[in-house]
Order: sequence, then C-alpha cells, then structure tokens
Amino acid sequence: MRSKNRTVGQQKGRTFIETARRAQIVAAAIDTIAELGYGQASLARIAETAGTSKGVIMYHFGSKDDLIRELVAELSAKGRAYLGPRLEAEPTGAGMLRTYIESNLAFMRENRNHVVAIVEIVFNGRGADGSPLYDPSLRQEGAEALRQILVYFQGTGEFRADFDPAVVAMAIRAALDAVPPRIARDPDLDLGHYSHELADLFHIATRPEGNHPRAPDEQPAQDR
Amino acid sequence: MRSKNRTVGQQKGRTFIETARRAQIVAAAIDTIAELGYGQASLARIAETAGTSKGVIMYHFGSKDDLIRELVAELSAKGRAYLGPRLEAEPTGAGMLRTYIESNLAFMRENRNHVVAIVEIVFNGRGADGSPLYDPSLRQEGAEALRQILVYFQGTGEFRADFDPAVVAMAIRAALDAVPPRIARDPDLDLGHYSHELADLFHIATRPEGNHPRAPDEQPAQDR
Amino acid sequence: MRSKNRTVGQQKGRTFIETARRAQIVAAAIDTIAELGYGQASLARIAETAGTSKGVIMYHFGSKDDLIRELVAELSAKGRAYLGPRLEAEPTGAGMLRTYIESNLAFMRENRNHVVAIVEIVFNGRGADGSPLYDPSLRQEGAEALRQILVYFQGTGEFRADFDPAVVAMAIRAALDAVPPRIARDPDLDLGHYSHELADLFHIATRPEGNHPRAPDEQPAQDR
Amino acid sequence: MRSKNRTVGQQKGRTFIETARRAQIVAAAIDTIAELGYGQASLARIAETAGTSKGVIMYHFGSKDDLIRELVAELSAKGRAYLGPRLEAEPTGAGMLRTYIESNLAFMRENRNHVVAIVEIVFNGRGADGSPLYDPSLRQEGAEALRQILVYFQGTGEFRADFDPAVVAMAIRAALDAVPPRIARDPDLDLGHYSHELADLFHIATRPEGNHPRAPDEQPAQDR
DNA sequence: TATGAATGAGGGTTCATTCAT
DNA sequence: TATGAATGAACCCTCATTCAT
Repeated sequence: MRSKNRTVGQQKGRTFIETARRAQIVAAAIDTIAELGYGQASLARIAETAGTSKGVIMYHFGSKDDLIRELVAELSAKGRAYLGPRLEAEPTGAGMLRTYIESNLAFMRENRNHVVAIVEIVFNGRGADGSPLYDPSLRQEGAEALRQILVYFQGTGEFRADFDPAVVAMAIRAALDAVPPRIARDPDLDLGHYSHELADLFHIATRPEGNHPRAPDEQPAQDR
Repeated sequence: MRSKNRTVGQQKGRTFIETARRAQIVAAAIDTIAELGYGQASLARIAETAGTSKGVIMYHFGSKDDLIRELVAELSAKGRAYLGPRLEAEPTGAGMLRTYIESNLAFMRENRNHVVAIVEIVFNGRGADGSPLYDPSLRQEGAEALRQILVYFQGTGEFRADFDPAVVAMAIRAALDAVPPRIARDPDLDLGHYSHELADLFHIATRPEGNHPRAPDEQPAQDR
Repeated sequence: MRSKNRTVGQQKGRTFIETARRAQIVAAAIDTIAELGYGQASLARIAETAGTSKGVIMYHFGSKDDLIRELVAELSAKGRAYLGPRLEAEPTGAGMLRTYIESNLAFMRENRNHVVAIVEIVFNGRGADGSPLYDPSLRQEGAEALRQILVYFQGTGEFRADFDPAVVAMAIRAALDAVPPRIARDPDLDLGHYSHELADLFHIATRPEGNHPRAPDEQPAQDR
Repeated sequence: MRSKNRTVGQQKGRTFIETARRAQIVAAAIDTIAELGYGQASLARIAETAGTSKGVIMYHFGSKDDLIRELVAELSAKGRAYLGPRLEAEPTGAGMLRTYIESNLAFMRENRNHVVAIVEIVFNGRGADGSPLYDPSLRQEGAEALRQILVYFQGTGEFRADFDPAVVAMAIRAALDAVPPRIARDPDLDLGHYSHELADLFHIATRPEGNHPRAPDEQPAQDR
C-alpha cells in the first residue's frame, strides 16, 4: 500500500502540501467541467470552485493544458487499475466481454464527475490551432484493448468469426461512452439495468452461430 | 418541385441575395465548426471562412445563436427528409433496422461536414449558464424514433422480446453518433464496410431466438 | 392658417409625401427618446418605432444629428409660438411672471413626449468630441428671455430691485426644466397644482418689499 | 479619525495598492465623465485618462456598472458627511434653509468634477432596457430631506404655512442641480454670488407673512 | 510557496453611416 | 423615392498567461 501511495498519491519530488494542493485543484476542475462543460470551465471558475485564485493554479500546473492533462492521466490510470485485474480474472471470452462492459459502467458509477469531465474534455478539447487534443490517443486506446480481446477469442472460437472486431469494439465503446453525458444530466439513471442489458446484447451479438451457451453468469433464465 | 424550392430554398419574405448570403454563411459555419470544433468557431473565424466580416453575419442572423440554430434546423430537416421515406418503404422489422443504420451512415457520408458540425454543436453547445442547449431535444429525438420501431416489431415477433428497446436504441444511436467525430479526423474511413458490419451486428443481436438464418450477406432477400 | 402650414408644416421645396415622412420619423424619434432616453435611442430603434428602416431615416435627414436638430428646432418654434402671444398679452410684471411659469408648464403638459425628449437631448446630446451640442444655445435662450422680463420690471418697480435677475431667471428655469424628467416617470403628476404653487412661490420671492397683498389666490385681479 | 480612514479610505480586505488603483480609476472616470459626458465615457477613454488599460478597470471593478456605482456611492457618502453636521448645527429654520443651499453649492465648488459627473450619471444613466438607474433613489433623496425640513419649520411657524413643501423642495433642488452642468461649461462661474442670491431668494419666498426683516444681508445675525 | 496585479488578444454585439439598386 | 446590404469602428467583457512581490 505504501508503494501505491507513493506512486499514485505523491509523485516525483513533490512535498506533501503540494500534492494536496494539486489534488484539490484537480478535484475542483473535475467538478467544474462536469457541471458546466469544458467550454465554460475557465481558470477563474475552477479557481472559484477550489477556493483559490487563478495564480495558484498556474503556479502548480504551469498552464491550463497541463492541469487538464493531469486530470486525464489520473483517471486514465485509475481506470486501467480498475479494469485490468477484473479482465484478467476472466478466463472465457464471453465473461471477459461482459466484464468489460459491466466494469466500465461500474467504474463510471463510482467516478461519476470525473468520467463526465473526461468525456467533456475528449470531445471538446482542442489545441490553439483547432486540432483535437485527446481523440486519437485516448478514445482509440479503450477501443483497441477491447478489439484485441475480440480478436483473440475469435481465434479460440468463443466468438463468431464473421464480424469485424474493430467495428464491434467501436460499437461497444460507443455504447459505453454515451453514458457519461447522460448521467451528467440525469444522475439517477439506472446504470445497473443498462449494464445488464448491454452485456446481454453484445453477448448475443458475438456468440458463435448455432452454439448457444447459456449466459456466462450461470443460467438466470433461458439464455438472456 | 417549385413549391419545395419556395419553401426550403427561399423562406419567408427573403430576398434572393439574402437567401444566398445566409446559405453561404451557414456553409462557412459548417466548415469552420467541422474543422476547428465548436469552441474555436468564433464569428471572426466563420466570417473569414465566408470571406466577409462579423458584421455581415450579425446583420443576416441577428446573433451567433441564431446562426447555429439555423444550421441545426437545416440538417435536422434534411435528415428527416432523407430517412423518413426510406424507413417507410421497409415492411419488415429487420429491413427497417438495417435501413435505419445504413441510411443514417449514408446520410452522414453525403453530408460529412454538416453532420460533423452538428455533432460538435450538440455535444458542446451550452448556454451562458452552462446548461446544454440541444441535448434533450435533439439527441433523444433520434433514439426515440428508433425505440418505437423496436417496440413495434417486438410486438409482431420479428425481434426478440427479451431486450429493452430503450437500451438497444441507445446503443445503436451511440454507434452511429460515434462516426462523425471519426470521419472528421479520417475522411477516408470506409463507411460502407462499417455500415454493413454494424447492420449485421444489430440484426443478429435483435433477431428472435431459434431463428437462425445464415449470415444476412448470403441471403439478403429472406430477412431484409 | 395656410401660411402657417406652409411655413411650419411643409418647408422649403419639399413634396407633400416627403414632409409627411419626415413628420412620421420625427414623431417616432420623439417617442423613442422620451421612453428610452437619448442614449438608448439608436436609429434602429427609432426606425422600428416608425415602422421603417434606418436607411429611410438617413435618406430623409442625412444624419442622425440632423434628425435630432429638426426635432429640437420644431419644438423650439412651437414653444415660442405658444409662449410669445401669451406673454405679450400681459401688461404687468407679476402677470408676466406667472404667465411665463404657467404657460411653460401648460405647454409641457400638451407636448409631453416632445418636451421630455428635448430635455433628454439637451442634457445628453454631445458631439463626436464630447462637446455639448445644445446647452449654450438652447438652455440659455429660455433663461435669457425671462431675465429680460425681470430686468424690465425691476426698472418699473414692479419687482424687488435687490435680486440678481440672472440668478432668479435661472432658478425659475431650473424649476421648470425639472418637470419633464418627472413626468417621464410619473405621467399622472399633478401639473396644475405644481404650476400654481410655483407661480405663487416666485411671485412672493420677487414682489417689492413692503407690498403685502394677501395670498395671490384670494386676490388674483390685483397682482396678476 | 483613524477609524474613518479605515472605513472610508481602505475598505474591506483591500490591499493598499488596490485601494490606490481603485481611487485612481474612479478619479479618471470622474474627470472623463465630467468632460465628455456619460454617454461618451467608454471604458477605453476612462482607461486612457487613467493611463491604464480596460483590462485593469475590469480587474478592479468587475464591470463598468460597478465602477459607476462606486463613483456614485462615494460622492453620496461625501455629500452626506459634508452636509449633515452643518445642518444639525443650525437651530433656526431660516438658518437651516440658507445652510442647505449654501453648503450644497460650497460642496459643489469643492468637488466640481465629481458633482458634474454624478449629475451626468443621474440624468443619463439607464439600464439595458432603458429604465433610469438612479432617478428615484438618488434624486428624490436630496429633495426629501429638504422637504422634511420645510415641513418641520412650517409647524413651528418659522416658515409660511401656505406653500406646498414638496414643490418648494423641488424648486430648490432644481436650482441647485442646475449648477453642475453650468460649471462644467464655465468653470469660472461665481458660485459665491449665486449662492448668496439663491439663499436670499428662497428665504424671502418662505418667510412668514407680515414678518419683514430687512434683506438678510443687512442683518445676518438675526435670521441666520 | 503563494498571490494580487496587470496584460493583451479575442469574444459577441451595437452602431451610424455608405452604397448599389 | 426608397431600401436591403454591407461596413468598420467601438462597445463591454472574458480569457489564459506573465510578472512582481
């Protein structure tokens, strides 16, 4: 645990107080972006939420872009730490797919604002010249990992061989990425139901033809 | 068709030159937003693209918001005009679903920049207080029409009865809405392939249990 | 009457329709300025009130300043035409003073909006360099005429000799000029009462020492 | 007097430098408005006068309206501080009336530009919808205080009973308010003379009937 | 380490005026 | 005679960033 604290909570040569300040500011940025959207989240408003001044933010992060980068990197790391072990624990393709979907949504539920903020950033963040900041690097990243899973289990015969894993991966990610903007508006959305339905949907869509294994969870009904 | 010209091409009491100018400005706005994103598409940049000045835009539209609104309304109408007849021509559930997906993507291909711009606007457009501008009215609209289709053909037995049509509709729309940001970056994306694959995917995911026609590619006449 | 019409209503070589247009625009300007104030009375708003466009106004008046000038000149002439005969009909100093005050206020009541507009202009109108437009020429004009009356009847002994007629003239004009801004906000102001009280006040303030008629209301014939 | 310094000179949690800057900007605004009028006093011109930029003004005041408000509040406070003690020191009605008039004008002479600016603002300041900003609250305030004085000493018999104190108060205020626009154009105006004459005028106008002391100049001790 | 102060570019909008028809 | 179209300057305000303390 100590090592994890060292790695995640207090990086590089930072003092304790500096680390705390950064965390506070990042948290304020997350809340502000989640609530108002990326375009309205100016340094002034973030500073206000954080209870400090713009100067403090600039001092600690050097630029607004760097703050955003940290915010993104932080959730990205958290997400990988959350998903990785859960995926690795699944031996079957169907199980892995279901876990991917359900864990993603569970993670969103546990990190609501942060995830909402990230999606805001990925969709809206642009450089000074208008070029997108995070799209290629980040959004693809998730889809790519998923695609590799699909490819692998197509090889083992656990998934239909006749779908394009890139397309299916993209469809699944799209279904997942559509959630944050919704929970931003409707915080009471029933993610559990959505999660279940989505996992079933893509299970049926990817299972081998003529081969109807029961649902991975066990056999709740017929084949879900 | 004259009446259509009158209605769509030159509305209300507008002069010919005014109609032309408005179209030119809307086109410039579309291209600018599609290229630089909503946040970077200032009146100055749009004016530059259009080869005029901010004043001209304000003169013709009264406000930037009105320009955006026109832009959205225009595509919205075009989209409905494109999709409606194609859907109505389909008698079967499977055919309708496939048509919905393929026509949406075909429409995107034919109106690339405009669609990209719309998605930018819908995802990023916020009022002065940070509240979203188009989300409830526009994004839901598409999903709702689709959901009703699913509900209807669940009733006729052409679709599985055991999926939540709202969730499936959302998944399909998400897969479609994920396309514009991609073609914005990669204009050479093979939408035909994507279209086909996606239609197959959701066909399989929604067809009734125990009914296993071969891959739709091989026998299109049967289930289309 | 015809001669008056020719002189006032249809000047120079103007056609009937042109004269009508000008009058319509001037009327719109008066109402707009009276309601919104000089600063908010843009050509666009005046045009809207008049039911035309800015271009029409520019065409007929050449510039906004010219429109304002006409507006001012028109009321100025009307005012002189109203006051002059009434003053000339008064033989006594006290009568003239009372008539000056009461006629001014009566004129204001009959030309409410126009007077309100004029005061707005005189107080706010400035040239491009910030120099006042109308103050020296217009506001002084009224006070000067009044001052001469005071001087004259000081000479005849009908007024106290020991007040400075310039100061008293200014005080009277100030009391009168304070009315338009008030009736602009409170159209139901009792001008009759105000008129009476003010006339009494300045009668008492200017009558010769040792000459103490009763309250002017009771013996109007004597000192009017 | 330290407490006064703390309260007036350096309010709230303001830095020394901030207080200085604010004062400098307010001074620049006063001079600009006094010289060019309210309508021409843009932030840019005020900034130019102050030797800074618009940004600095926005930084310190948040908005132009707030700057104006401060300017008004400051003089309003100064004026009350100036007048209050002087009025309270006067036991008689006639003395109070004379003091009111003379102190007002003395204050104007000592705060020439500031007073000119205020009058500009009060007469011209309008909200976005054209509604006056300061009229009811500010202009009435002065007249009301005066009216109460008149009412009180009508009760004691020191003033004529047969004038409407509201009208007389308005007339006096009007005579006073007419001064700033004049000294704006003619800085060499002899306010001392005007002050004297005006005080005499309204003394005579308000003194009880039948009681005829000589002109106040001759026996100042008696009725002053 | 922290922040108040200042900067300068750019945001959308309003305006009186000019011009071609 | 009339007007729709266009212009360009100026308006107030917001922004990320720099600087001095």
